Amino acid sequence: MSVRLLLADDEHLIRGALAALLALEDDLVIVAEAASGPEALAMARAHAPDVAVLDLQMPGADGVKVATSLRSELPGCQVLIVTSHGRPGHLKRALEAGVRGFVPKTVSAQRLAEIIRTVHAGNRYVDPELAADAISAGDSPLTTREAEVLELAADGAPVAEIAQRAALSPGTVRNYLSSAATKLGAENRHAAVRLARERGWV
Amino acid sequence: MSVRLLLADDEHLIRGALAALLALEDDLVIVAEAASGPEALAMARAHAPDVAVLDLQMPGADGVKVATSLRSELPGCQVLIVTSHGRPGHLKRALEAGVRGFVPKTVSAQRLAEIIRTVHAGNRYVDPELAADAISAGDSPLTTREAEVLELAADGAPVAEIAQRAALSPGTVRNYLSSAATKLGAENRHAAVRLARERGWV
DNA sequence: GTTCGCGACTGACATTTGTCATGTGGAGTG
DNA sequence: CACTCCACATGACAAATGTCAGTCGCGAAC
Repeated sequence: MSVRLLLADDEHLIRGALAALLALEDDLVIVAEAASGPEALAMARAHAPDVAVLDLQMPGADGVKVATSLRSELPGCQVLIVTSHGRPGHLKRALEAGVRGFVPKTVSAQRLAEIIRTVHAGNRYVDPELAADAISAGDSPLTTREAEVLELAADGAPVAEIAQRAALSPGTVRNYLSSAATKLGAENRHAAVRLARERGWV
Repeated sequence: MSVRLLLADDEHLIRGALAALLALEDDLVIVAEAASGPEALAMARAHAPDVAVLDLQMPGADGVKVATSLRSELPGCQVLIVTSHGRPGHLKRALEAGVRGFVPKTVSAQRLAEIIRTVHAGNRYVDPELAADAISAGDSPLTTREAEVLELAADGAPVAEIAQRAALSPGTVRNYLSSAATKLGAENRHAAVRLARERGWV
């Protein structure tokens, strides 16, 4: 009884290589491949795989978004997320989206195959190191608005512009920015943006 | 007569998968693998490969830095850079460092194998799309100091700190930042940093 | 060999920020 | 009901930042 897989990653080289390696395992069979979020969704609908192995960063819709859609459309399909940059916040979001596994690309193919089986069996698997990071990073201390404003500040826009886009008074924006920076222990809002990004809080 | 390869990528999964795929080609043989810049250098010294396939982003020293060192230490070893995010400026830097090939990870393994042979034969290969981007992005309009200061400003440090680290007066720093922002068409230095990053000018 | 353009560099000034004190009203909890 | 937390707002002051006008030295152009 083999496990039917969907493989999604925008990097052809990696997807192909991965497909080849996983195909070597007798009990794993790749039924579909995709290079973007929407494509992954379409492929999943068409082939109803047992396990979907998704890259976190893909054009169109990221792995977590795809996982959310899959959850409702194909409840029988388990999702395993693979990523290069393991930001703590992403792991949390992924878990909330019903993802069953979360691993960095630093694991070996052998190990990945085992994890696919684990996930297929209905168990969860989260990389221990990422889990430790996520726990030590904790939850985001930012309130909804703070995070919202911080996000608008992400591309270096001046306060006035942020205020307009958020339909807030400039003073309020400054306050949110200031309190967000304080909570994150950052010197200024730009450093705060960086930190929040690193921790996956934006 | 087979081509002896060094494979360097910090993502074990990808490196392993790639190794397996390239090993399928009769004329390619992987003599060494590395997971970081320094390790790649050490491996190259120990095994003197014909072609070094390097990931652009690696811990320790990036692909371009490794290529530079390799150039002088092992002139017979051709360098091929593989990358996920093809920023125009990186291509330029890579070429200046004597790299013979530059491809995105979106190519297929089959294609990569061909490119490895091309590079081994002494020819150059640059992905056409990346080349087009690099040409359309053009050269950096920033002067040496402007780029230098902009880089120091990258993590959101206040002007005073940048001034110290660059051994400049705060006023001068502000001017460089200001002129850099103007040249890049940015509202402020933070947006400028983002733009310069995107174009690979920092 | 003077003129011109340009990059390195500086200080002064106006604007944009970060910070703080303070206030209102609503939602949730004990 | 009192208490707390959050969203939202204002005004004022200090610090950081952006902008400008201008100096100096150097290599290229004429």
